[in-house]
Amino acid sequence: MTELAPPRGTIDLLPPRSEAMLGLYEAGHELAHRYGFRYVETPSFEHTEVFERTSGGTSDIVTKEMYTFEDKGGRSLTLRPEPTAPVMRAYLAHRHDLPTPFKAYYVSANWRHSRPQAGRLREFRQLGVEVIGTPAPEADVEVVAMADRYLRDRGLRRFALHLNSIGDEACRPAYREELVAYLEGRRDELSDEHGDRFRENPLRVLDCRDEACRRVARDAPLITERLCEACAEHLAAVQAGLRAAGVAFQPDPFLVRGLDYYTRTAFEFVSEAMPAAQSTLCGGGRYDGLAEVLGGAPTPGVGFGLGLDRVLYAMEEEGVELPGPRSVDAFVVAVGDGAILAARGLVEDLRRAGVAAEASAGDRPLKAQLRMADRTGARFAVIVGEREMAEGRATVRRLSDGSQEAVPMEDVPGWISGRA
RNA sequence: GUGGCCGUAGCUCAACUGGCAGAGCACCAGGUUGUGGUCCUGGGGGUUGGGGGUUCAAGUCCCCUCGGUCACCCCA
Repeated sequence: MTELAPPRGTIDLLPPRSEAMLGLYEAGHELAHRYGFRYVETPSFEHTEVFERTSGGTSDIVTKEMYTFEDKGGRSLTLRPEPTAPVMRAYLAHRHDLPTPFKAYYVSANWRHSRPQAGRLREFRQLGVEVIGTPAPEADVEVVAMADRYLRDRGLRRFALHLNSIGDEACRPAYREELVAYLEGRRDELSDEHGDRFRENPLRVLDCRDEACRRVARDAPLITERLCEACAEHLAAVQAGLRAAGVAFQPDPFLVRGLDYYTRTAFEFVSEAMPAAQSTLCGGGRYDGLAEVLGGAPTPGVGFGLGLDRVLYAMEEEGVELPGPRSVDAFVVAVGDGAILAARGLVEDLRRAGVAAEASAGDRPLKAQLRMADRTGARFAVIVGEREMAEGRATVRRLSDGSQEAVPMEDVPGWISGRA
């Protein structure tokens, strides 16, 4: 049993859950198209430096969560722990062939070696978008609006959008100093493990759930009151745009982001239906500093990552109807060995005519075959036996009510496609 | 990576203070000769996550390990 189980933190997605996930993928493709995003794929692994440089050397991702390995040429490679840096890398490598701004989206897996729990996997699937090449607040609005639309269209209601700005190089350093000074003054109120953290990243104290941290954070200077002119205007424009777009949000001056390359806009969609530790359905923001860290020309960008495993989990928690399996229209049943080939010909005719059809192997009793037909959810069972072959007409049975009629073999595909 | 709780059939669970591993659902087959979803009858399924220990005897107690889960860290 253990040896057949998938590796820790990974899951086998099987029907019907796999089909629900497929529905999430398809909805993502459809919506991204509706918002004018273009599909991209980047490699599942990158040179390790791509993530080391962009995520920040002290970040959790780099220090303990990366799946890093050496290839046979001695290169250090890492399984993509987050998608934004690779997409930016790819953009910088090919920007002369791409439109500006470049609106990219992807549906792909990421890998992080953290301790797994429900909604927190080592291999997890994400729908993400990036608008690269424009600092305009409209881009931020577009990105946030699409994430909101995606979650709402899935039927989710119990979530909130938290929005903040974390400033930029013009105003964040001064704010950071002020915050550090403030925290130093109240250092003794924080426990050791939490108190030490602000040296690494003082902003982190603000969104900490620890009781003492929250008390200290409550009176801390707020970034939103220290933003430079440009950042303040940007934030105001994003908020105005969201209101115009009909997207409800909640200003949250305590929201910060973990990765170093974020600037200005930061946002999170948080589910109220899930345990706190896995409640972030979608996170994103602006990363105007990322391109330079990668060694490229200054290139602004904004995007989000939306956790599909968590969305599926949240849908289950909220009791929302999941995308279901698409059942076939017809299930062909062969009665007796003599009918197996006729049934085979018929099922292929149906498929050629565009009808989703299945046939049983014909090696089981009629009763069992009809049971199979029932379980596939097919609308019609097409019965082919010696009688039918003698008459040249198949028995088409409507599974919803058991009514049935004889249809000439060659007319069956047309008969069913006309009713499917 | 740190800590708590949990691990019995495919699923949900039962088995008094150690004493022969069970039920429901699901699955399969029958209920006469070609008709599913209801009903009745029967059947297959388990190294009680794995390994070691204590004991006459371990699903039950102890240790290790694997996995799940919750919290922390962090985030999707």
